[in-house]
Amino acid sequence: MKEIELRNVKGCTDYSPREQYIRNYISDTLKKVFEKYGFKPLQTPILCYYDLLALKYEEDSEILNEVYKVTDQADRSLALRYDLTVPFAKYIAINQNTKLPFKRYEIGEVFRNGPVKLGRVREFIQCDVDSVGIEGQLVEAEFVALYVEAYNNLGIDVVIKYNNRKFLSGIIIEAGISEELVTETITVIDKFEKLSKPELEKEFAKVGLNSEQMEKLLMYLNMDADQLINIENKNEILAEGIEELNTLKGYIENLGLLEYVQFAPSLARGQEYYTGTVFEAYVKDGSITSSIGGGGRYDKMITDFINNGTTYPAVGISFGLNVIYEILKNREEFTENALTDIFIIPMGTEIECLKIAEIMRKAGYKVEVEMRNRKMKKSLEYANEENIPYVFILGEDELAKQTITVKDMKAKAQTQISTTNILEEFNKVVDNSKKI
RNA sequence: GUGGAUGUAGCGUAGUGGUUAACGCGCCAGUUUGUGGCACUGGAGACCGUGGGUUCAAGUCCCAUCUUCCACCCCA
Repeated sequence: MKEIELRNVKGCTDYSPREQYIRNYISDTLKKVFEKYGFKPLQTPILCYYDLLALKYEEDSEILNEVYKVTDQADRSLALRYDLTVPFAKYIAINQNTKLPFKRYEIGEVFRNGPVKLGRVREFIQCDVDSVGIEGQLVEAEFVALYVEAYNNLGIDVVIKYNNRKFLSGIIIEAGISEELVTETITVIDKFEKLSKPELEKEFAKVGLNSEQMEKLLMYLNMDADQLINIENKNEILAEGIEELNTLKGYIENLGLLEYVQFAPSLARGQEYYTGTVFEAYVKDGSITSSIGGGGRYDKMITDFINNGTTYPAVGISFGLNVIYEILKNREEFTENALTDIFIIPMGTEIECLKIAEIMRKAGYKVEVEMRNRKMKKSLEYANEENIPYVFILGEDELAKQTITVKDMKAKAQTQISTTNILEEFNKVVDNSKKI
């Protein structure tokens, strides 16, 4: 065999059992919430035609530079998907008989050949929930409820910041900024919270705004929700945006979720395709500054993608699995928990132990059996290290008496229980140790 | 992509031109043979990222290359 250096491709990671356990916990928790809200699982291929991914973007756009291109044996030009939204749109396009509204979720790997840094890798998991076919703010309100419940189930206190792209476009026009500069201006507005005022003005100047325009814009950005309603002589798009913001706020209030949300007039999100409400979720205590989830309404993207005359209004949000992992990983419940419930040590009684293991497994316990005939000391050390709470020991003595020794590792206590009704007896032991 | 830093046992580090490269954690074995966390004793493990160069002598200096990390850009 040729000698090669053993390492992972840049930006790709191995996840150890402990790490993957937590990651699975996160995606399992999310899945349950998604399904509770009526979203159905949809699975799409990772490998797809390059042209499909390129369809949505211009030839030399940044995102296309980050697409991994591959070829098959017939030299077809393929690519690894870089998000879950395009495959979703493709699915709708192929299955045009899909009944609307259509609600799906997908948790899967995507790939981006971009810079690697803390919290940014090249192979990562996206958790997307999308609803297509519904206009108005009801979907948005339900997504807020979903966000709150999902993060709540993960034990994370969250604040959902929201804004509206029509509102943003509206105030930009109101400030007298020309139409062509809207997108670029929004990109700068997105940095509002991060930059100081002089830095911000420098960025605005770069886009081409004069000081009068800047001032007007900043005035709007510093308003709160109540002040906005009272703006007079607003242009059509601004009026629409404010109307939507108000409707959404009303729904959120009615649902009793007002304490979880916060209107953020400078929130824009990077993606160009958002057309209405946008969301971003943050940890309440601010211990993590980057967002832990985000999304919004994109009424045009699928419509333009399919281009068959039907409109496909859509809202989607996603959860940052990686950053959620960073929040959870140091919690005691994950560092101290046992991946195995019972460890069985045979003393020349391997087959009998396997039988007992099967009984315990059928009852739902996670059971491991020592199979390398290691010394008792070694076996116990292993169980101790793995935080396995109970160890069974089966030797000739026990076998003769039709019993098994049960060791409570935490309490450092052991008893012998009968093997004829082992489940019942073991449950008694567990109950007893709980009392203490 | 541009700029800056980095690389020494599994991990974290020491070692700024001179014997056999050091320490902590981890690992393995043992402290009387069916009983864990502690302690003690012993042991294995490094072509010092890779390739070239300078020198009597290189982990140490020089060059190249790769890796990883940080900033800018962009984003999940």
